Order: sequence, then C-alpha cells, then structure tokens
Amino acid sequence: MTKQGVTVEERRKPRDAVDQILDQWHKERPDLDLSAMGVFGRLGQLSLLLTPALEEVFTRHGLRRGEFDVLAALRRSGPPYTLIPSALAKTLMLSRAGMTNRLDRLEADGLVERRLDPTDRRSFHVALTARGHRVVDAAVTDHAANESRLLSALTPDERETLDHALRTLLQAIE
Amino acid sequence: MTKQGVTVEERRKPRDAVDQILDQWHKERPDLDLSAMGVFGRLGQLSLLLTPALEEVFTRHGLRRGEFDVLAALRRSGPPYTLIPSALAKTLMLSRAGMTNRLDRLEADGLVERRLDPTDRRSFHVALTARGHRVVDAAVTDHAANESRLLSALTPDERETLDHALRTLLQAIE
DNA sequence: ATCGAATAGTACGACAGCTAACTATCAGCC
DNA sequence: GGCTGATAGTTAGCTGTCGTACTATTCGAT
Repeated sequence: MTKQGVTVEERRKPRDAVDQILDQWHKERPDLDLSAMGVFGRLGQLSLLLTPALEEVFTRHGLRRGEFDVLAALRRSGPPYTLIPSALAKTLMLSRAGMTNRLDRLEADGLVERRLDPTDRRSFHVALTARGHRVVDAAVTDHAANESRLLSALTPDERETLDHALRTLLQAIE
Repeated sequence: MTKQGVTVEERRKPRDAVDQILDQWHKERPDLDLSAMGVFGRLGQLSLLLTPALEEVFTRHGLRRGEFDVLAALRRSGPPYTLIPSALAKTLMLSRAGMTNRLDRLEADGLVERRLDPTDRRSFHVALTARGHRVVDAAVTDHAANESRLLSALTPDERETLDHALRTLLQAIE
C-alpha cells in the first residue's frame, strides 16, 4: 500500500511523516495553499521530539526542564546570580503565578532562596544557593554537550544555514 | 548599558534575545561549546511564540489546538474519515489516556462519534460527524492561510532553505 | 484448543501550567 | 501629604496531560 504510486521524482529525498501529511491534505483538499504547512509541521514535530531528548539530561541532575530554565537564567545573569520573580517570568515567558510555583519547588529543594529586597518591599531577590550554583553548572555542561550531539549530524554549513533561517523567521514573527 | 561594547561586526545582523543569552553564557562560562545552543534556543522561542499565533485561529472555530489536531487527522485520512484511538494517539504523539480525554470532549461537542468496530471488540472507530466535517474544513482553511501569513515575511528562497534545513535536522534526530 | 503475552481503551491520582481575584507596596500628580 | 493607578507576588480553582493500574479482547505458539 505504501509503495504504490511513488514516482521517481518523489524518491529523490526521503519522504518523512510531514510529507505524508501534506500528501493527504493535497488529495483531500486540493484547494488549500499548503506552501507553509511543511515548515510549521516540521517545527512542531521537532519540538515534540526534542522535548524528551533534552529532558533526559535534566533528569540526570534531578531537575525538570522548567526548573533548569530558572537556574540557568540566574546563573548566566552573572554575579550576584540574583533576579526578581517578575524578571524571571518575563524572560522565560511564564505567568507570574507559574513562577511562584517553580520558585516554591526550587526553594524546597534548596537550589534557590528568596532574599528581601531593601529597595522594594513588594518584591525580593531570587538567589542561587551554593548548591544551586553547583547543580546548574554541572547540568548546563551536559546540556550543551547534548545539544551539540543532537546537531552533530549536520555539517557546519547546514547548521549555519539553519540558524540563519530560524533567526529570520523569529524576526518576522515577533 | 545595552549599547556599550557593541562592535561594528555585531551590528551587521540585528541581535535578538537568543544572541543575548549566548553572550551571557559566553561571559560566565567561556569553557562551554555554545555552537548548538543558538539553534535550539531559537527553535524553543519559535515554538513559544507560534503557539498563541496559531491557537487564535482555532479559537475562532470553537476549538483548542489539540482538538483541531484530532479532527484534522480524521479529515485528511480521507473517506470514511475514521481512525481508531490508538492510531490517533500514535500519529499525534499523545498518550492513549490523553486521547480518551480529547475524544470525550469532541464527542460531547458532537464533532466525532464512537462506532463499534465489528472486527475488534476491544476497539472502535472514531468518525467525524457531519458537523465535525464542516468545522474542520472551515478551520483548516483559515489555519493554512494563517500559516502562509506568518511565513509571508520570508522570500520563497528563504522558505525553501528553512524547510530543507528542518527536514535535515528532523531526519538526524529521529 | 488452550494458555500466556500483547494490545485496546479507560479510570484515577498527580502535576504543572493558566486566569482571575486579592493584598501589599510603590510612583506620580495635584 | 494623600489619592489614583500601576506593579509584585500569592492564592484558589480549572484544565489538559501523564503514568499506572485495571478489564476486555485478540494473537500466537505449541
């Protein structure tokens, strides 16, 4: 069934799951303009496949992805490794309520602590603890290596091209 | 503060949020290989920004994205617009428990119905109702147009390049 | 023909996110 | 100095997903 109707032209590049979806749509709704659907389909599929591939590394360090993101934002902000919850929520594109939750978990694990902000009594500083610092340093090392591994099948040229294309799209959408 | 230290070379292409994150990491952890982080950072950011941009169209048709995905899978499968829950869960990369839930909602809304499978009494056929067919046809028309609009800032050449790069990465990861 | 393993769907409890409502505090303006 | 509106964080309730455990059915090897 699957080999039927595969023309010579279609055999050139391996057809993936997204191609099959586009074929189905073309057959059922030939009126639709499908020119963009392939890109978004592949983006979605990538995001779905990448999630567990990245999560696995965080799990090895006792973290969930969301928790790593918070620790990483603090770590890369530089000394004194401190940000306020609103700033964290904004950069991580998370609701403030969600940030409250994440911070509760991280604080219970002893990875961050809430310190009074002397200049604004509505807020406070979220600071990496010594242990949080160690954990995120170890995790980000593995994470960067894992990302490199996942991209290792692409040539440097292909990587550069992909990065440039993603940058263009990101700029177009914002 | 932000304008300090921006060299001529850096001004060539506009620096985005991901560039700033990479700068921070480079400063704090010069030992890390950041060559892959830009690609994954932009993929993640795209996925985050795209979600509400696509969801908005589904909302106009009374659907959530997950519900649309189910209806779309049924619609593009062609006559008789019928699949079993396991097959749906697999193609949508969703747990079977999650699929049970989605089907419950869709059935309550009268968009699909569960029909007995005469050949396997463990299972059944999920079928589009007439209303489900109408709704998904209208939704996918708008959805395809929305996707085209979101990509309209890219030239045909840029689209082709992006699609090819995504295809390569997807193939590398699977 | 039968028995064990695999498969299909569901119920249940946990979980992490969201929105909306709420309290406390700050900033600006008169 | 004292309102008014904006901002910071939390709480409460809802939602959609997951993993696990369970029942029913089918498949396959002998």
